Amino acid sequence: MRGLGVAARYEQIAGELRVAIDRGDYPVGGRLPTEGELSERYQVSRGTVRQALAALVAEGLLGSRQGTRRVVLGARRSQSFTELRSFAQWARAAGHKATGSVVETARRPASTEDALRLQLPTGAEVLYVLRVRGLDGQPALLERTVYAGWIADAVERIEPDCESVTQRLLDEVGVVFAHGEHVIDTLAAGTRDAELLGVRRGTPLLRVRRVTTTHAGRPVEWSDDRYRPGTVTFRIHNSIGANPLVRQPGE
Amino acid sequence: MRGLGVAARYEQIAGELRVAIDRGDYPVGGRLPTEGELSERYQVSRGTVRQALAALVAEGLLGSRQGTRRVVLGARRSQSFTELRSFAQWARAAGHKATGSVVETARRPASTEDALRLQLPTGAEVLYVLRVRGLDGQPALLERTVYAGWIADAVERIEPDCESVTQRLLDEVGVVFAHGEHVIDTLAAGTRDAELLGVRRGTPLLRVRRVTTTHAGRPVEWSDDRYRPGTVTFRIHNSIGANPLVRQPGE
DNA sequence: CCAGGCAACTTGTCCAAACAAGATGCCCCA
DNA sequence: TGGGGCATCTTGTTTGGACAAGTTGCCTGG
Repeated sequence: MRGLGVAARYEQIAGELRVAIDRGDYPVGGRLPTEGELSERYQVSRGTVRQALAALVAEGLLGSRQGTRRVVLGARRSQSFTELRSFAQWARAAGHKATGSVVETARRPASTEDALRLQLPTGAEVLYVLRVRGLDGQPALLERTVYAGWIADAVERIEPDCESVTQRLLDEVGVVFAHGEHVIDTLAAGTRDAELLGVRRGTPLLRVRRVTTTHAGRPVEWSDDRYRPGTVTFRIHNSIGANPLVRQPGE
Repeated sequence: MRGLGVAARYEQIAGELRVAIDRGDYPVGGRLPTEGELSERYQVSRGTVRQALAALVAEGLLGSRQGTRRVVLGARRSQSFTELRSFAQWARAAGHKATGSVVETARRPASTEDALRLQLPTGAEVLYVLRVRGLDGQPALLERTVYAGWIADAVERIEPDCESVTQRLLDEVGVVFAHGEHVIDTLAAGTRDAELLGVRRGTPLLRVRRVTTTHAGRPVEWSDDRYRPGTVTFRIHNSIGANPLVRQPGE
């Protein structure tokens, strides 16, 4: 039905609508055409149109409500999952210049915390990497990442300035990063943190702890990222009933 | 097809599966029955089962991948951002006791920032409320909320110790809080903040700025919430498919 | 014994159709 | 003039069917 690399029809339609909204064809606050009109325009069934629209609703681009046409809520909001994982890719996409240097790297037995988060037996080998990352020339982020042992070899083989670690791991080991669980809080910079980020001790830092897993829920890495205040913020969009629903299927 | 207050069939099924997973019927790491089995068990079509499963995948409870049965990723992820809930509702659901007191309230003309966030003309009247909220007896949160003028009367009629302002506004004015946009960063406690929260000046605070809108994208209120460190963290689940969390450059 | 390929299984995509239910404006009647 | 009710429009829910595409294990041939 679909050739290689060709997105599903509903993805194409979602993409076209995204572009049209960005371009202003459907102004913010305005209303989208009805499902019927769209399905005729794109020559697909109403179900396929609904899949496309459901994706945009999940992104927060559209508001949806039974009885009236969908509302355009705003311009593009969502980034790809990859962009959230990769600081370098995110920065480039946002038009900033990212720098980065590895401060420390070590193979070591998993601590209790490592074992817990990566679902490994205590003492299993893990790869620890400490990086300082900069944004537009200023240190912005301290990144402590722990990779599970079964992927450590592949990670070490990758050159440090590789743009997309994700892509490389997919190509070489076939690992897909599919889920991320993020916990956000704040803490005061300790001596080491302060030194590496070039701030005073006690400066508030934004901390994001993240566990990334495969499709099957197998943890691949976990990371403790500490952001210098003012450099980066996080944004969350939610809505009641914004589930990326898949319609029209059947048995 | 559905009586009043009766959820859609796929919602019911999603609910039953959620409970079953919590109960351990489908152990974490294990696999769910096939769509076919579930559709037979619940006597619905495969499409309806798929809608239920899609909701659980979006919540991060399940992993999904073409070709194999769905994987149970974890038990209920409490307090994520997937639901749009007030502090009081959240606290109660999490088994904590929330307290709250209004420190200050005023009607005033909209500042530039108010006007921008609430999409009002500068100078339009808004209602400003400063609350201190506690969790299990300790001050946890400083909440500065600005309500749009068109809803200010209804808000003022609500008694200060009302548990859920959200619910009351729905009942009385029919206003639905449908979308939330949250921006998270950190800052040091100022003199006033420190005093009200009972912490030392300079303590790192987690700040969440939030704009809540109706279905149609009309802003209802915006709020600047500052959390005492250690009392609350935020958890967000992302996946290829649904990215409620994004990163953005600071100012 | 191992590798390649095939078959069975399972999820993903798409279509066509029907009815339920919320929203909205218009018209008519009091 | 004002309000209630109805017609109409639009999205929400559900069904049934068909085929594509990814996964996995078995089985066969070298």
